[in-house]
Amino acid sequence: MADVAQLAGVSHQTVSRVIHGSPQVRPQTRSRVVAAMEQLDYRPNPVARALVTGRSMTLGVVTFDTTLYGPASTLLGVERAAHDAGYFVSIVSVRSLDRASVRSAVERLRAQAVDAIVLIAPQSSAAPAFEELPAGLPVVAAEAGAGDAAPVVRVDQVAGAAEATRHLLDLGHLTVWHIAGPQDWPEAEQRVAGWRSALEAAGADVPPPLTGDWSPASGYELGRRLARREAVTAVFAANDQMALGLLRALHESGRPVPEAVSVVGFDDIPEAPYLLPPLTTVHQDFDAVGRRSVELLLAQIATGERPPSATVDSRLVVRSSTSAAA
Amino acid sequence: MADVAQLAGVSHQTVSRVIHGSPQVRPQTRSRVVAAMEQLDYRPNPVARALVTGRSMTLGVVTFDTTLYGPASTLLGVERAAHDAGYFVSIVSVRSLDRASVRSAVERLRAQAVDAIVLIAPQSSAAPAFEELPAGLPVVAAEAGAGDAAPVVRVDQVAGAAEATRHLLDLGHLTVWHIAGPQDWPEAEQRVAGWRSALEAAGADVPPPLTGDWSPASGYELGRRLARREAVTAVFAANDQMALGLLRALHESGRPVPEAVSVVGFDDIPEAPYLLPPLTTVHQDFDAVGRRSVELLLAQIATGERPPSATVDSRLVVRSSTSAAA
DNA sequence: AATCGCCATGTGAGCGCTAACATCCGGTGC
DNA sequence: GCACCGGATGTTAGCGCTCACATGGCGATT
Repeated sequence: MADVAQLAGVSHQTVSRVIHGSPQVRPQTRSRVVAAMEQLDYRPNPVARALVTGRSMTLGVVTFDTTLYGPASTLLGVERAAHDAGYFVSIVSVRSLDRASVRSAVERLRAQAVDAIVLIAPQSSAAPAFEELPAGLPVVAAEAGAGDAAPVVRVDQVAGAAEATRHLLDLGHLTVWHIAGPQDWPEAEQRVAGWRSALEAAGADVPPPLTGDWSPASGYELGRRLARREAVTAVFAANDQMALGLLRALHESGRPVPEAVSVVGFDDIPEAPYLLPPLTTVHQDFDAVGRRSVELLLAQIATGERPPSATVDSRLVVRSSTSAAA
Repeated sequence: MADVAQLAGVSHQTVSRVIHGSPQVRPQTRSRVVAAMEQLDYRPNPVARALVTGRSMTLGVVTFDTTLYGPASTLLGVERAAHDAGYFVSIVSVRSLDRASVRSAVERLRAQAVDAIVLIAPQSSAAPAFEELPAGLPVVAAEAGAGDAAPVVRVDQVAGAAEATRHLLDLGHLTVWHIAGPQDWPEAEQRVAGWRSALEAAGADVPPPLTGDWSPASGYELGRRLARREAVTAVFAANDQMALGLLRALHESGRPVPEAVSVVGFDDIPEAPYLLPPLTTVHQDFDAVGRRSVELLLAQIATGERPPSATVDSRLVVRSSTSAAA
């Protein structure tokens, strides 16, 4: 920077002003400085800047398993939004969402002097960690059931599940069975709640939900049980992976989908349109969750006030795994 | 730091020595300093350290689409390995792998003062960008066909494809058809090469490969074409997603898998064991690719020498989509 | 013509840390 | 008893930048 200043015949402060686009610089001076910067291939040192400003222009992301479609997409949304806002993104992945892991991940990020943190923590086991977040550091929980400790951005699971259930009811099915996700996942609970409320609103029976673990294997296992019951004509699976296993179980049991049994999933993974049959499912806009999270964080950085939680809409995508009841 | 020094009755330099575990500190002094650090909840400022050392302890990752299983898993592997080595991970995602995008992503990371970069760039269009990487900054290309501009870490696609093809040949199929990935993906080309060499080594006919775009839709499309040909009894799809579409096309065409046609995929996505039928496929250890990439980078940082490229083994996983020829 | 005020620029300090060198101390050798 | 040594500690000088304030020049105001 000193070299640039010298070459342009100005002080280092003027160079700094040019970098920041300050209006207090004569165009002529500015162009001289710009020329000097180019000639020397000068680029400002962000580390030095961060040292003095105390802001690193970096957002931290704590993520669980970036291999899962949801977290991976959310991460991507966060990165894009951060990028557009001129922020860098630093990630720390944790192997499990227990309190200690989340806490140490946050500590790591804090040590790295990030300006704000997005927690992608879709498990209630992470909730205790939210209670002990460092004060003063803006945090948003994405896809999480965070209690009230931090603002949350999430897809409206209840509405999505209710819409899926209503869709099946509208097709003439007397009731809808549910393969739920693990109980320590708020998303799973909210989907159960949406399913139950739609059933109750329609005056339909509420069969006991079966609980899986999100995996195709569990969907398959529970699907075999459901396939044995003749009365089952409509099933709402809490995610597409379990729906995948369910589809297989129904197929093997000689109960064609959608002729004998209608199936709705949740997530709309990229494979969903190509399953056998193409899966009717609830689309979640994870990218929007990521973007929205960043918006909240930037607002908090700007105003210092804790932003309210936000909800992103879900949308039922009807394909071929559902049809009218016999 | 000054506060800690004062509280412990030493100089800031001694505090620094304690932080670095220098042996030049008396145990008694050390414990006094440690106590002071705890009492004040002191944590070193990494930004200040980076400013003076010139090293940020951060690895940059340029990634294409973190939603895809391969890149997402590789990213995870990188993060874990970096974490274990005490490095932070900063990511920049690019919307497309053209030269300009990759270049600007690298610039961004460089501006952020990362110590090294992993490029997850599985497309040949990224290759030109490799030629103009800043000198002196350690770079490793993961899953890439980078020419010779940077060390590459990748799964041995050729061997994997050959193994898949041999598996089908060994089952008695006269030849094996291939649904290839897009031509500008080195991985796709290498899989074609492996498939071709296995066929030639066995003296089998080499049918013209069909080219898809990795998507289930393209696998479905090409699958419908293959289903019409009675002679087709074995197909090797260049990835599991296309295999998924292929499975659907064969099913709809009344050609049962594996009875009429055997299918092998590539990648071993988490859904593979739960497709109908469970998919025989080539497993890629993306996590290992990520870890290996970090190892090479750390070696380069330590020694200053450019490390050699590395290859990670693939492994055929036989499930139920393949069986002996009729 | 003297005063004011504003725009353009410069100066100095310091962010929190590390590297290099300086200093102090008790113990050793002769 | 004195020079000498090496381990433990302190001192000083930046790293590259921004912030707060100081300065100087010139047109507008009276």
